[in-house]
Amino acid sequence: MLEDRRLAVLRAIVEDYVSTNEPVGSKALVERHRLGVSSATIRNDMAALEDEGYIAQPHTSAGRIPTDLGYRAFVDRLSGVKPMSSAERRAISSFLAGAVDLDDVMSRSVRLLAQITRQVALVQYPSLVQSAILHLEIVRLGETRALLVLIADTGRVEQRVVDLPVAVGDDDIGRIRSRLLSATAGVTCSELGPAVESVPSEFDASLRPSVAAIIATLLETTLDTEEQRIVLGGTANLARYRDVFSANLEPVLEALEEQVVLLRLLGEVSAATQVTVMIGHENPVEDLQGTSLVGTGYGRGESLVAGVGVVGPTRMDYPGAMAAVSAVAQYLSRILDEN
Amino acid sequence: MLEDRRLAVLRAIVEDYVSTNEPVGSKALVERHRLGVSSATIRNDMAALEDEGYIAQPHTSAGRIPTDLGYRAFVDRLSGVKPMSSAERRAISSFLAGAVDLDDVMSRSVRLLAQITRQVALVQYPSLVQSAILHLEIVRLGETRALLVLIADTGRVEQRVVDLPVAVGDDDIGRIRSRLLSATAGVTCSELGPAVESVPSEFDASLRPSVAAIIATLLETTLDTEEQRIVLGGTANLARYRDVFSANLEPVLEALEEQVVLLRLLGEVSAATQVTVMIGHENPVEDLQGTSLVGTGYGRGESLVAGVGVVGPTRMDYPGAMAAVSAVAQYLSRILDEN
DNA sequence: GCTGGCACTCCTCGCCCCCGAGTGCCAATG
DNA sequence: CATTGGCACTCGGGGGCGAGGAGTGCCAGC
Repeated sequence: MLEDRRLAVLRAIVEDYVSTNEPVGSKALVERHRLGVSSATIRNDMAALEDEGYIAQPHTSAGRIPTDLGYRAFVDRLSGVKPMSSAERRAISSFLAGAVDLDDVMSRSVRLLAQITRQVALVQYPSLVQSAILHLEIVRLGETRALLVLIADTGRVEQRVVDLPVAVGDDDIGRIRSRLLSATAGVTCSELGPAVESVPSEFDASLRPSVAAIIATLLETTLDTEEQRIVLGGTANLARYRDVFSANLEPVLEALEEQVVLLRLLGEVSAATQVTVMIGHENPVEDLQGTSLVGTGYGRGESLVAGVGVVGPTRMDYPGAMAAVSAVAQYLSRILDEN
Repeated sequence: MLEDRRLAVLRAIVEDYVSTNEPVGSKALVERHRLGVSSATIRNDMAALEDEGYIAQPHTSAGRIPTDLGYRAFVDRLSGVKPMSSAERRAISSFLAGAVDLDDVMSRSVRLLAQITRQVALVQYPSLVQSAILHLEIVRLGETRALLVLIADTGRVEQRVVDLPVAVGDDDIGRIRSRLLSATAGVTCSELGPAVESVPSEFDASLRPSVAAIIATLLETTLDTEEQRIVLGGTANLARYRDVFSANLEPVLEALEEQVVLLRLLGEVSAATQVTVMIGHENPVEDLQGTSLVGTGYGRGESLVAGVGVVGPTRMDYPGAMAAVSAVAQYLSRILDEN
């Protein structure tokens, strides 16, 4: 009973603080929530919660604000995922359905998520490593240059310029193309190496270096450290929390411009189908330890191919963000399934 | 002589204000620049400059700051383009040379430009309308779905999913593909319509709707309002000018997230090879009228295919920004020429 | 264990006043 | 007539001060 009430108090503090952005005091708490006890009792509970590290005072004689640990407890034990209204779900669905290609799906998703959550949104392109090759194209750009275009079954299209060691004619390019096509069609990118290994040896010695160069580029394109792409949107929303980031919006914006950083972020949360939350200092990126990350993985059926999430101040509407992230991830998964 | 000195004073005010971000007074001016006259004289000149609208005082008993008109005069009449050091040019060149494809060129350029100017950088993809088709690919995704991939001679690769009205077999797709390929190879996108007009009629009645659907998508992809893409970078740099944008960083960030807005911006400056500057209120986008835009067009030889530029506070190092924008545009043009 | 009461803390806000940078004007000068 | 030194004036910024008030911790009583 006592424990229950303490948790209820913590929840109330988190909710009030998130909505008002002001330290919440015992009196206001008693007024806004039907806790059934006096403010003095709440004060005792608050003192206990503070001892346990869930809340803190910015200064004596101010109300309490949740600590990272407090938010953590709130997320883990107090908040269900707020279900989205069916109208919202329909809006998401119809907005994403209008997309004309994968790029469009990604950019629509990120805009949508940013708009719903009013936070910064991240959406990762489906990983090539997890995809199979649907088609390969080699287009001759000149005597010694060709453009390699790779189309994955997730709808992803990657291009790469290949510098050929010797001049290669149009018909030779055609032969290389159809041979590579047959060798790779349907092959998962991660297993590409063995699948094409023996291909150069099938060609004349004079063509072999060129074929090898093309294959090298192909493998490079599907290398897992290189191939990841993340789109970002809604950075304007950060500016609305100037108070939180006080003077230093800059490092946060800078961190968000680094692909590597974004990958690290989404890497942490995209391994599971359930929504994962990283709060404040739990965040692996130093410059973002004043922010929280709500994210999850998405993919076709059981295999997750990428992540999606939002970044915002620790003072965030977690249930809402979790619901939105989860919904968008579901729709992304569905779209991938349809292909 | 008198006129000359007044202009020198204006230049000094602009330079000092840009570097210190503080209203500049007559005394400081006399100390920092060898103007050869007393502060009282400068005061007279300043009063005249103020009458003419080139400078203003934030409040009585403060120094002067340049107005938009003042910056305009500075840019038009007082500042040459600051030449970049050869080390800088080499840095740019080597940084861009490492790019593996057009996407990479674009993202490297925007990062580079943002870094050099310490402003927000914009780089537009080469316009499809101005490009010729190098290759077309149609990949079957399912009974009634195909992926259309368009490769332009600028290195641009665009993809689009086509929903086919009826099921089409693999070999039919192949036939459509090779016919479209021959009809479009080398054709400029803007002239695509006439080039493919008669193609559907060459096919059986059963295939005709599908061919028409593919062609419709192709034309849609190259529609000039749809096909433009702009990449943005260095938004973190905006946060460093919090003082300028005082409370309202948000609308600026929001405006910069809108493709349409960015297109309008670059559209204004990308029509010429020389660098164009739009200062403050000259800016066509309302939310950006507190900012300046420095931009130019780039392209192959004489035909400009896209724009590049930076956005920053009106209090900006114009000579430096102009030099950087111009240099990056030149390198982009050169890279396009090489293809 | 809960409650009302109470003393205490300390932040916030408004107020005032001083300081000084910077100005405009004026009379003198070459 | 442009330039200059001198001078009075303006006004924003910052520091100090004090009242107000929200919120706390503690205690004694139930």
